[in-house]
Amino acid sequence: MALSHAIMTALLEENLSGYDLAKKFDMSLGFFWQASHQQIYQELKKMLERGWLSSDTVEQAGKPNKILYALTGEGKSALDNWVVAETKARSAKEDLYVKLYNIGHCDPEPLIGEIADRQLQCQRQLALYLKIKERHYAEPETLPVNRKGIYLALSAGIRQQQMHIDWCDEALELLGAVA
Amino acid sequence: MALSHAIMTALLEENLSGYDLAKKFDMSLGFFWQASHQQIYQELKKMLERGWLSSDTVEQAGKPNKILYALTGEGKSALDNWVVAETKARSAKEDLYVKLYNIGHCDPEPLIGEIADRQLQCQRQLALYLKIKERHYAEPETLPVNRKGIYLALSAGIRQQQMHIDWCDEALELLGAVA
DNA sequence: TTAACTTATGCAACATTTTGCATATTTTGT
DNA sequence: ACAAAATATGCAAAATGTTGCATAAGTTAA
Repeated sequence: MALSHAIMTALLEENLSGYDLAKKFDMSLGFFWQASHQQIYQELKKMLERGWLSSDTVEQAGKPNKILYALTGEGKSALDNWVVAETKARSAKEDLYVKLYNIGHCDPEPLIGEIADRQLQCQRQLALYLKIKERHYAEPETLPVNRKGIYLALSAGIRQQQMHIDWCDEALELLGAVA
Repeated sequence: MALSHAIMTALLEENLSGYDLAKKFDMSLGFFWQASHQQIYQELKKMLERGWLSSDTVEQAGKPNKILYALTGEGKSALDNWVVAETKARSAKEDLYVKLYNIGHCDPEPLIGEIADRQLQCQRQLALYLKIKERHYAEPETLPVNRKGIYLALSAGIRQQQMHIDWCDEALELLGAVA
């Protein structure tokens, strides 16, 4: 299990529709776990069958109806079990590093370009994270426990981006892209 | 495509059997792309059909026969195309960060324990990487291009581990696991 | 009024990955 | 002589994830 647990985590504090979840997975939670709306709708259906969620169709004025999902007691138990269980560290699966092994065997220019692009993306993402930190998590020690958890995830994101930006610097310099 | 390209990358410098590849994916290349032997054997078969690899059965004294695979011209072209093409950045899919969102809603102790364990694992992995760096990549600027690529992958691994260790420090302190 | 966009849900086909098992030979330790 | 471990390859089923398509209602702006 995996996506199901991320969905239940999102439902801890509020009930959401598939559409809401898809949006949430495009930010915040989605910084660390991406999922398409197709995947989410499919998973929601399975979770209903398993009894982990309950659903409630809500008619909306001025918008199509939506189906709100809520975590059941059974779902909460399954979630707790997962949180407590050991997670085997996932393989990184970073294409870029595998590509680097090829650099003596093909034209290095496109690869250098890709590293430069990647650095820009990271810088943008980092700026976003830093803004969120500044606004909502400026003083982590004073936060309630649940917000501390979210702050730590954010902090990991910040460190991750910063590290990658630094690595790109090293790579571009070593590969001669910087004079 | 993905695993197939990692396999072809491994075959750039030497011909290998499925078993050899499985071992290689447990170290070096496998630091950035993990694959089980089942997956590798299946993929090798597909790649043979596609014409990306050629195979040669080798009888061995004192060991079961093995099938050595070699990259074909067609395979090399496919690999070159992949290296040059843009890779969309993969989602991180880090369970640990998703779990953190749950920390206000369940017993935090097991999670703190998992972070501490993770830190130890990272420290071990870091020590290994540093040893490899010291032995084979002490002076990156003087390396030939293809070794520079491998060095950069290693450097990314080192930075990754170091970053994660630092983050674990922050997390353990904020969650009160350190007095 | 018509096109483009947002909200909202879903199917089907395909690709990828994981898990568990099955087989066989040879080497090494007891 | 026997058990365990390493070498070597593979199938089948299930879980997961991606891609492309389909549908529908309501909103906004030219």
